[in-house]
Amino acid sequence: MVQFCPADFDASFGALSDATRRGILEQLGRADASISVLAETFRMTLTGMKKHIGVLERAGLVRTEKVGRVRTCKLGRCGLEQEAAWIERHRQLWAARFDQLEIVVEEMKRKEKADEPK
Amino acid sequence: MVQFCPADFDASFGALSDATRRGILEQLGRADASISVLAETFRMTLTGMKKHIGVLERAGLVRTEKVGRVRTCKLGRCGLEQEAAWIERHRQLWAARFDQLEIVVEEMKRKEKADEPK
DNA sequence: GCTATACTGAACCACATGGTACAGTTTTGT
DNA sequence: ACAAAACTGTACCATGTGGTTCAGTATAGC
Repeated sequence: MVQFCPADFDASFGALSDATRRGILEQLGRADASISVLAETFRMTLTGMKKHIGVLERAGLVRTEKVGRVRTCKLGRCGLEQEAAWIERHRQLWAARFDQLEIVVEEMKRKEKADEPK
Repeated sequence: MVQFCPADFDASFGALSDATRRGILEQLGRADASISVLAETFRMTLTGMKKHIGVLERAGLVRTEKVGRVRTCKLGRCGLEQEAAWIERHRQLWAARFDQLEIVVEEMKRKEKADEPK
């Protein structure tokens, strides 16, 4: 069950930072597709689409297979799990920081009340 | 409770695609810091660090406040929630696709078995 | 065998990125 | 008043990005 997913965050987050590429992932989530179909869907040259697929492939988010003259693109094997984990870990840091902040705010309120004239 | 977080995925995923910036977030998760402290930590000029902070700020992941000559950087208000949601949604698409794949594999195995000579 | 399809590779373009240096400006401390 | 600290802005550089065109190559269908 151990999968070999190096999780290059530079590559994967970089790949996700483009709307077209997020669209491609969405598309491939519904059905596999060839380069030409994707190029047509996103109104782009074959060469342009090929580059996007290259970026997604290097990030491990998409894998492709060429049969005859058609290269079929599918979702990658181990997509987004490590990325989700990274984000989740940091959301916890975030939350912790704001809990601290709330304590400070609480302190300030108490102090304010204590300073209030009767 | 409604927070105004436009969630520009281009900006936020783009910001996360750099190791230095992920490091800055990690750092700010532990404690607020000034530009100069961050610059020193990541062995970089003030100008360079200022740019990274600019990127993180535009992505809404960091907010800063200048008091006197010191600009203090903190984690942003609504960090990573929408990004986590996007990824989670797509992890489900991923899973669905592989369930389908498993069905196909299942079919193939049954067919193979049926074609087996007695 | 010929033609259309589907991709591939190279070259180019405008612009963004990650970094630098250097010359300010505003505050702080003495 | 002056110097040092902490930023800010501009300019520069090499490289990467998102796209294009154009000229191939390989395969499919007649």
